Amino acid sequence: MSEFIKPTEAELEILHILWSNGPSSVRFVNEKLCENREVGYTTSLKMMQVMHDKGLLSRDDSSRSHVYEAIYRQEETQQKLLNQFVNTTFKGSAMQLVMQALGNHAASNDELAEIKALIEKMENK
Amino acid sequence: MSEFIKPTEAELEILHILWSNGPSSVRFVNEKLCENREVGYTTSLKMMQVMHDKGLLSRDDSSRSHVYEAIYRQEETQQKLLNQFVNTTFKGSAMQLVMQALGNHAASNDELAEIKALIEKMENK
DNA sequence: TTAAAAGTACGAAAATAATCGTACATTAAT
DNA sequence: ATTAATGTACGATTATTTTCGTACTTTTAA
Repeated sequence: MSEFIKPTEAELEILHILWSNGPSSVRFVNEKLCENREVGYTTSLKMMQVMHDKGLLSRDDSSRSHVYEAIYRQEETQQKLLNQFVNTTFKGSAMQLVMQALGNHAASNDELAEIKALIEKMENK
Repeated sequence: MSEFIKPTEAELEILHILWSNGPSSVRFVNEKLCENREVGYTTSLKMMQVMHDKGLLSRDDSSRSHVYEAIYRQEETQQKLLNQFVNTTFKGSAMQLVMQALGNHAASNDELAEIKALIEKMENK
């Protein structure tokens, strides 16, 4: 039973950068982070070192500038965070969450059709 | 612009108890918490005092045993937490969240029908 | 009427998360 | 060859969250 290591909010920001851009150096990640807010270089470095220790990132240190990569896929991580969120905030009622999410975010007809298709598929099994 | 005070996970547990049971004493909340895990009485007390300071709970201290109550309604709080969660974990894509939530939690036909009804209503406007 | 029980107040410790400074090593440019 | 630039390592600090001990007060029951 491999234990799910819940990334913190700051760690999640780094994961998003790695998921979008693939394996990256600390320098690159730090620059991306700085597009939103001031982050010291060594802060990003330490952060990623901690994430490596936690088993969230793998590291290629064959060249001087180490290259980090997310170990777990985006969908997998989001799924687990979603489960936790449903449990803590919605007491396990995923349907309640879906209704609220649907009701409060504008959706295009295409998107709605997509959801309807998914529902049909679920009904037929 | 009233600022949203994000309750922590432990605070959320207390909020759920107050939402379900209405205004309650520290003793009552502590006993509910202890149904899941060991929590010292003064821990619950301090927690609720902090939440009162933060503006999450109101307090009636007219009798010796103070009675606390959630200031914000459950739906309102869940909505705001959901928005934050969508932004941090799903980069703002509520549809992606809905699809994942639907795809990974079993739903009864009644529930699916309910969602379909909501979608129809959204399409017609 | 006094001792136990039940309550609040509040400082502080423990745990976790986030930030950064400083030391030191390697590479690149002058 | 020196110096500036760029990199890692890592201890320490700050902030936040969670937990609890101790002091003190009020109520209740023996």
